[in-house]
Amino acid sequence: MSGYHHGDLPRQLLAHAAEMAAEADPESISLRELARRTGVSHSAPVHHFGSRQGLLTALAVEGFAGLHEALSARGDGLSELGVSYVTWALAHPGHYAVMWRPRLLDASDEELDSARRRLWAVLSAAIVEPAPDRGGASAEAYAAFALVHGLAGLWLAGALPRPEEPSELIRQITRRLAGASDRLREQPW
Amino acid sequence: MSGYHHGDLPRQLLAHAAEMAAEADPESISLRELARRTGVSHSAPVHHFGSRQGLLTALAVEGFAGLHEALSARGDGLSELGVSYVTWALAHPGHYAVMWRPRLLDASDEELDSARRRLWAVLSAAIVEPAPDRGGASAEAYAAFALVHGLAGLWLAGALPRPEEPSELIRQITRRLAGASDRLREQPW
DNA sequence: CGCAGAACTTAACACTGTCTAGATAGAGTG
DNA sequence: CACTCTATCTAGACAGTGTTAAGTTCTGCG
Repeated sequence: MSGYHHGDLPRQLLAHAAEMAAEADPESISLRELARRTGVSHSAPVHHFGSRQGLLTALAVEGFAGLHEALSARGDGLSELGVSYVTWALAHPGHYAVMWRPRLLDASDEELDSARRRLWAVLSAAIVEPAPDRGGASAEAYAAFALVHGLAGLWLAGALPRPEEPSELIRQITRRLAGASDRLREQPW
Repeated sequence: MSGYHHGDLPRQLLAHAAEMAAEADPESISLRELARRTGVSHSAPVHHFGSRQGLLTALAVEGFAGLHEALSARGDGLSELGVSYVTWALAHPGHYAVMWRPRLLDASDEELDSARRRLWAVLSAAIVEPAPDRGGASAEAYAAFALVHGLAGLWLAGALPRPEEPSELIRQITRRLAGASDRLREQPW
């Protein structure tokens, strides 16, 4: 307990950063406040992450990996995938708030790129597969992604009231869009 | 041209603020940089808007009014309303980026409240009307709003590639969701 | 043991938002 | 026309921020 060589400072910093982003916006993450919460000097965070942007990028990488893990487990239809997506976002507001805002992130970061790619693979496979007709596939993909992202964003921003147990509502919402596609697969719901 | 009594400083400040928010994020709006661009002292903006939050709130009010005007003109079906919604958002990125983020705004501002209410009235009328069956109405409303907001947000954030003329793609996307509702009204598309 | 390098601290810089006090100009009143 | 009143804007100061540079402390490896 010497002050130097903390052990796993990066992980602790990321955890506190996620907390701070969850409390308000990701822009409210202050490196100095973060250092204060973690009990280190104000420049310890920049030593590990290079800059504020680096910290946010690391947060996004963690987020992409977590969401990828949450989604790749389940494979029961597009609408259920949407439910899992939104549920994860609501459970990890600090991470999610940063993931789809590339202007906040370091575009040259390779970890970010590959983590995002891995998530993309799961999403696009689930979206394109049940709607294999060409032409409509792109619009279908945009619509599905926009729906879940918009729902998560509105709730996380506090722009819409959210029930304390939203999963059933999420299911109804995603089925509005995915119903047609899921039915194409002759999969009963 | 004396420096004092500029004339319509508030309007100019809002215009430049919208520019700055459009260039990056609304969080990148700096009152001092804004003052520099407008050619006034660093505390002129706070005199007019009270604080940074007040400036963003005024920007949101302007945005709600503009979007309200853009939407209340047209009444040809839910999917076309969605097209107009997203088109307006893409044309006014600085305003839109601030409108649905109440944490950035002054919740006690009455102008904000009424401007938002006016837009809500137009939106909910258009969404609820074509889907009058109870129970599904709420999910339908969430889905429609989430779809257009998510689409606008993803494009504005730069998270998804956007064609230079996106209106036809927007139309295809909104029809994915609104098709069923519009068809309920026996309205051909 | 000793030393190379990683982990962390301290100090400084320019920048930010906000507060206070002061200067200026235009409008309304006598 | 003179005079005050008030809104508009400026100037200065303060604490807080991200970043950079230099210094300190520890760990592990030869």
